[in-house]
Amino acid sequence: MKQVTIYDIAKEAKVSVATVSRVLNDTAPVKGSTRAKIEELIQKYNFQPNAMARSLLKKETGIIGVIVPDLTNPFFPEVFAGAEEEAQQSGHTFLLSNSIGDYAKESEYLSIMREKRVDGVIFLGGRINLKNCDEHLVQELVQHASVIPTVLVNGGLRNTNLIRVATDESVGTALAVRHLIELGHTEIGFIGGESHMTTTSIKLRAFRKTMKDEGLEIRDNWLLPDSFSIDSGKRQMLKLLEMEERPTAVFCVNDYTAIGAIKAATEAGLTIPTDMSIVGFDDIPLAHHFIPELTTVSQQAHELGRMAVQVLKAIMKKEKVKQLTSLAPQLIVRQSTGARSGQKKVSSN
Amino acid sequence: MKQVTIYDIAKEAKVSVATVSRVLNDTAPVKGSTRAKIEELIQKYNFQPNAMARSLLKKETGIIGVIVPDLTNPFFPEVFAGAEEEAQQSGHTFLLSNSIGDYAKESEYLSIMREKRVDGVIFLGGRINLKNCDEHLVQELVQHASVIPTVLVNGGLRNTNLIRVATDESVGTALAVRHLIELGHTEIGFIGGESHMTTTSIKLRAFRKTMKDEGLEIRDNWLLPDSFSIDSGKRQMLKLLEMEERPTAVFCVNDYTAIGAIKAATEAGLTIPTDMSIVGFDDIPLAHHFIPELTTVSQQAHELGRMAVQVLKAIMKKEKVKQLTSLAPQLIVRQSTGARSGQKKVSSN
DNA sequence: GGGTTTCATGAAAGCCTTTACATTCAATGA
DNA sequence: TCATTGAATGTAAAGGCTTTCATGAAACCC
Repeated sequence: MKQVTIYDIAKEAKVSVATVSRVLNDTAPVKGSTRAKIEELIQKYNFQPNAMARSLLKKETGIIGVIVPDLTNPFFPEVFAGAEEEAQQSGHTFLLSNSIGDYAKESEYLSIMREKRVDGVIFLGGRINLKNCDEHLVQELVQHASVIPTVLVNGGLRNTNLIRVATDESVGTALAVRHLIELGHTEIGFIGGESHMTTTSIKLRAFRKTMKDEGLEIRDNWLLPDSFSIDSGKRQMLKLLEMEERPTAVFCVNDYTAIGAIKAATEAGLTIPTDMSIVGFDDIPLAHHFIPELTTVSQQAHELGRMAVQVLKAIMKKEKVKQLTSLAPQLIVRQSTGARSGQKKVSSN
Repeated sequence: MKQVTIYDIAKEAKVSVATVSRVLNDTAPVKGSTRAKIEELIQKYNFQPNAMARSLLKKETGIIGVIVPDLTNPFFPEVFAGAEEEAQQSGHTFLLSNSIGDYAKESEYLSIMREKRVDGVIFLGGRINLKNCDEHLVQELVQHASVIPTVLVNGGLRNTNLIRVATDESVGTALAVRHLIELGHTEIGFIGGESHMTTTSIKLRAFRKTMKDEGLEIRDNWLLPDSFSIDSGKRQMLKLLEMEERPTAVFCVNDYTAIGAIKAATEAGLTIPTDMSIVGFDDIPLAHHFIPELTTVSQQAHELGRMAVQVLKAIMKKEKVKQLTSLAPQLIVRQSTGARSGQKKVSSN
């Protein structure tokens, strides 16, 4: 069934396409009777102007491209929801791609998005390496950003000045580690995160710094990066449990690994937090419902998404934007952390 | 910075745009030296042909529109991932929208997708009512489907013959309920699901039928639809716990409500499954990691997504497709269900 | 009542590709 | 040697819209 065009409408209404366009966009006065006639026909044929043709002319598509590492991790849908909320007001829609941390795919998607002339791109999730980074992708991204407004969310790139919106993960990590220390823990481990990812290296660095600042020893064999999945949390906790000496508390790079760690520890017969304290990061919706409820660092995922779109829109309007918009994380104390056993809880006031 | 066009390339290479187009699409032989020259220029300017212009001509965009009720429920990202996998092969990308079960939004998104001339639409998640349905949306959807290839995933619509891909939720529900019965339970409740949604009504009907077939009594005040969130599971479990008589087992419409139910029961001092058995639906990744691990019905979310795209592609190619592609669900027995207390477990062989 | 606005509309160019058709030129075959 | 073929390339239309410019008609002012 052939799509009806503005010409068909114009013809049947015995007016020119210009007039139809005018009622469509309400861009100039049209006589009441003419307008009525045209509107009736639009209704009749259920006519929808071809966005392709319009975009071709206006050089804007109303589409924002989003590249996400793993939609399966609840943190990202949350960010996406925030982004969507903000985008709605301006009528933007999202072209979404899951890169699963695969550089080739990220590259490919970036390319598709340029072809499709999206109005802007949001690159989510710290999948951009700080070091060891794939030079090719980086260059591509930088070059790309010079053509299409781009914002990085929770990802950074040394030596580039790409616009970013990010949680201050350093502060968040410090918050979590200090919380453990205040509970009396001195032997603390670190679990999860691919070590060449921005987010991991930021957290690891902050972890080290906080420990050092507090005068605590860092045991290298308790530093166990892996990936961001639940299973990786399990895996590394298992490793920890096999050691002769093990920490009394663990910082996990995200809630998924924290859940995995708790699961493994529980299965091994430990009670959380009595036998071991575990803190996560992100505050995914489930953190609050897991048993035990997760102590974690909230990233305000929703807000992060909103901000990303807000900043992106600003760039599109050629407004001046800060290179980095930083969101403050917040420690959420729940049930998975407790005083170091054999030691009474340090009061916090 | 003005985007470079095929004209710019042609001009600098001293050939016509047709020739450039030919090397771009490899659609006709081009002399080696000419090709080299053109390719060099494409490289130099990092030229990407404008997909908009191409689509306008070819009448296909390579975009599939996806409408999801709630991306925040882990089931949907899983489906999406499957869809993406299948779409990748044919180079399709996704325009994703979260409707949050809001009819106005669904309608709006549908409209946007038509404007954007997506090649097809996947409508996810049983948000289409069987009864009490918003006539307007239904008509719109049906009409829409006559213009753009459309597939409904886990949603049905009485009196329409829209193409569907769905888990057999009736069978799944029966599987779960029979499992409870085999464990010795005779007093079984039903929690969650908005009652005007397809998925809820299918499950509720199957629940009733199975109970009846097995000669068990259905207590209306143990039938507690609500929504699909964790909180709704909590809420309804709380209600159940306040009753004088309460069931010994509960079927939940999805894993999220099951998790909520378990949480509430646990907080109230019950032990799952000793004091109460709870079964979910979906088998989200977390089901396997929750404590206790969730007994649930697997929907093969990933496969569902793949199938949806497969069927959609078939429709696009004008191939004949079945009106309903049904996927078999599978009962996954884990830790949240057990023999009715005070009664020994019924052996299953 | 003639000049100036304002309103309502039309004609046509332009956005960037692809592609059907036309053209040129060299090689092939009888 | 001349017609035929095939390769390499060019020309121009089409795809569906927006928008500038132009025009005619009606309304306004003094």
